[in-house]
Amino acid sequence: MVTIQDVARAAGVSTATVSRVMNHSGYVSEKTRKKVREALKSLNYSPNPFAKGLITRKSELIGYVLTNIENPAYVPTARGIQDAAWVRHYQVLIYNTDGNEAREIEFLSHLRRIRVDGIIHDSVETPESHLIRTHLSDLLNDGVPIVMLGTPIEGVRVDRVSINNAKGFHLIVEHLVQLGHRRIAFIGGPEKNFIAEDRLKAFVQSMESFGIEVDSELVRHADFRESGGYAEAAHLLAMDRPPTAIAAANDLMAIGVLRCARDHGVRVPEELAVTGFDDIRDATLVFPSLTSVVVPSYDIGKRSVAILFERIDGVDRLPEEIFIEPVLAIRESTVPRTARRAKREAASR
Amino acid sequence: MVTIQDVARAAGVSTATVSRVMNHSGYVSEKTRKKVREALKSLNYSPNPFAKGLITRKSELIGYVLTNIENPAYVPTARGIQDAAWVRHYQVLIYNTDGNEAREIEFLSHLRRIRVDGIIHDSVETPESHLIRTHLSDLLNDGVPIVMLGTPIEGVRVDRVSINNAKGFHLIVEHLVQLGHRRIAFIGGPEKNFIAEDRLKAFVQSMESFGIEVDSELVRHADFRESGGYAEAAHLLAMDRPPTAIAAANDLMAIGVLRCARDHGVRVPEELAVTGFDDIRDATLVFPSLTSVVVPSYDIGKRSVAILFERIDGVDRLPEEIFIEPVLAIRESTVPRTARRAKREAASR
DNA sequence: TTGTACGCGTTATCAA
DNA sequence: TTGATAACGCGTACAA
Repeated sequence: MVTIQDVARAAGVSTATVSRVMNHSGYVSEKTRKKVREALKSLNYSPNPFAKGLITRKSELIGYVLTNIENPAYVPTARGIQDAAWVRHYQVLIYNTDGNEAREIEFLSHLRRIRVDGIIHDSVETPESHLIRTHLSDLLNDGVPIVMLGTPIEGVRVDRVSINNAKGFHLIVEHLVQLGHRRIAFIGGPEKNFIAEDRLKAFVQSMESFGIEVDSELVRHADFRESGGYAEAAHLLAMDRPPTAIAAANDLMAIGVLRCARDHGVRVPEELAVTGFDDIRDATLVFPSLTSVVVPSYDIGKRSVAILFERIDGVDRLPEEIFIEPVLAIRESTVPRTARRAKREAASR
Repeated sequence: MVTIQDVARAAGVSTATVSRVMNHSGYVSEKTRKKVREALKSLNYSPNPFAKGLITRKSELIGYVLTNIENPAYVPTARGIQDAAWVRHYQVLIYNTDGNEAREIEFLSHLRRIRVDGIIHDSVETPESHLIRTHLSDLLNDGVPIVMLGTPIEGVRVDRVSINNAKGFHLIVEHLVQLGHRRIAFIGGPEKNFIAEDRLKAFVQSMESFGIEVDSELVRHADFRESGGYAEAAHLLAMDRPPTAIAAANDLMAIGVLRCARDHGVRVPEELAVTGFDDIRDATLVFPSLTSVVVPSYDIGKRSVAILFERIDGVDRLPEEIFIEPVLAIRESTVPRTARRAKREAASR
């Protein structure tokens, strides 16, 4: 491998000068600069990142800790992070915890070992042990900035970007109420899960704001997965007085609800309205397409990296929390296509 | 940051001894080892990867170059790669080319700069310029092993893992023929695209093997995207003698076909059978669920890394090509649910 | 079994 | 405007 020495020799200058040309630092005469450039090119030189990192203490790497990249809700965020990072030629390391704390701890210590310049932490699980908190604190003490996306970790005060779940569910409930629904069921995530609780609270408060008391029979807990949505929908549809609408806490469960309705011969949206949350791409691919809360995940990814870079650049201010406002995408799972067309035409008149 | 010197001092030994303990190399007495272990722990030491890399010349990083991680067909592969890499505590850098050659070239030189230990190259595009080849050759000359997954690059002889498209389409055509279809349309990828051509050829040969001549009117080119599948399906369904089955070269296009059929009031599978390729998760989520060729993407990812590690470890042999045999997943888009149930029952008798 | 000292390839400081 | 050289923190050959 060609080193800076080889380039210096070829250009007939010192290594210091080559370094100056490479890093656009210090003074170099135009003539020397040209010589060096040529040597650089002809030798196809690329600086050794290890030697460089030893001095600069920057790895130009950021870590993205998430539950599982196979969950489509994460993919646009990951892509947003990658794109924003690449603007400064940073690369992103993806760590799939699968909700396993031991794994996450391994990952956090790896992140520390390899000296990432920053971390984006995005997990749906609420950790039970304090070890994760300890490791995150160690990282912070080392000066590694962290931006939180999913579940906040108790006692770790860092910048946070979060979705306004209250607003999201207000949009959902408002929409359903306008359609005449009063008996609205909710399929949430696991108990003792921060995000699940936040969305449940958001649902209940929205209902109350419309003067509807929530029937506790209609509040179900599942696992954020399609199969969980299916199972809970089956339960709800088998009730003596089944709900006329089911609001799921995420799209995957809502898709499970759709499948369950179809299997039980329940027509959507005529007999049952269904809504999701996240607006993953599948929401538009399924039939009927799913009314969902649009979370601008790609932008959230970009935004997180912007904050991370501020910290990497040494900006010093108190941790802040940014709320992202979602919007509603109305589709066939709540409003029949013909009705939507009629509505659109009425609006355009 | 604590260094090996600090640990040595704390343990009352030399840095060499600490290094020996850390790397399980050389002889260290049990007593000293214990002292060092304690110092290691109490100082919460982690070796500087830059200094280490400078010596070992290993970054413990591998690059995964693909078209776009937002395409669900890639996600399981990425996850397989990550999981297999993590077994040796390697991490994976994802590079989304978006089919843009300039971007890919930037990426390849970044990969070289940061001294990744290996590369997995997985692209649907067939590059037009020779620059990509040049960069890949540079990498190979530097001793960086490469495993190809998608489109082979002309003139770059490396290990390759590829799907047996011929087998895949044979399964599709066989299935459709058994159902009585003869007038089968094909919606492929762009012209001059390796994978698209390979799958088209696979389709044509399968058809011929069943003694069916392919009507060139029924062979369409699209872009591997849902919208492309929709548009070509619209064209096919508007023909005087429309096909009774449409085989798409990937699932996304097939899902577009399903949507188009629904919009035109064509019942699937009764009036039109539809098949995909890749078996992305959406294939089971859509309605009707999609008959598709199951490509074991996760395993392909793992397999690629296994080969990469062999090369990283210095195995010396000629480049080999591994063919992955796909299987068929029969779902509602070709066989009505009731028929499948009947069939199953008949089989179990 | 342990320690000393060199070299890995940069960047940065200081002197020229 | 340029060059010599001292770090950076580790692994390892060699000496003890």
